[in-house]
Amino acid sequence: MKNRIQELRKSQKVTQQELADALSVTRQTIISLENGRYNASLTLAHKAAQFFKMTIEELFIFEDDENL
Amino acid sequence: MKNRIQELRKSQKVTQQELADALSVTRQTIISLENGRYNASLTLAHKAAQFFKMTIEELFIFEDDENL
DNA sequence: GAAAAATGTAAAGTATACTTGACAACTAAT
DNA sequence: ATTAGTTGTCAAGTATACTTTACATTTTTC
Repeated sequence: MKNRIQELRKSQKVTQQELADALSVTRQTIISLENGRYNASLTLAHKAAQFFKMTIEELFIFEDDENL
Repeated sequence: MKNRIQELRKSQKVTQQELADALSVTRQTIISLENGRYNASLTLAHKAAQFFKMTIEELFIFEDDENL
C-alpha cells in the first residue's frame, strides 16, 4: 500500500532522522516506508499516525485490489 | 496490542475457518491474533477492519504505553 | 454417548519488517 | 571550494508475521 509519510514529513520540515527518532525506528525504516520497499507494521503505522495527528486510514492509502 | 476480533467473530457467529478464508490467511493466523501471540500486519488489520465494517482504530486497541 | 465441528497447541519453515554499518550523491552553508 | 547536513543504496543480520502439518481438547449436534 502507499502512504503519505514523505509528503507530510516534508511539508512539516521534519528530517528522516527526526521522524525515525520520534517513531523509535531507524532512518532506514523511514526510507523504506517512503520509497515503498515494504509496509509498516501495525504498531509503526499507529505511531506514525499519532505523530502526524491523523488516523491510520488517513495516513495510509489502502487500494482495495492489493489483497488478490 | 489487543483487538476485538474474537469478540466480534463470536457475536457474528463466524468460525475461525470462515474468518481465515475471508481474510485469505490460515486459521492459525486467526488463532494467533485472537490469543495475542502476535500483532496483525497492517494489510491484515485493514482486511479485518473491512470484514467487520469498522476502522482499524476501532478494531484494534492501541494502549499508548506499548511503544516504550 | 458417539460423531462431527470447532478450537487450541506445538514445531519447523518461509516471507517480510526492521536493524546495523558503511558509503555515495546531492544540497546548502560558510 | 570545502564542509556539514540530508537523502539514497547496498548487503548481511535479527525479529516477527504467517504458513503448513499434525494432533489433542472442547463444544455441539444427533
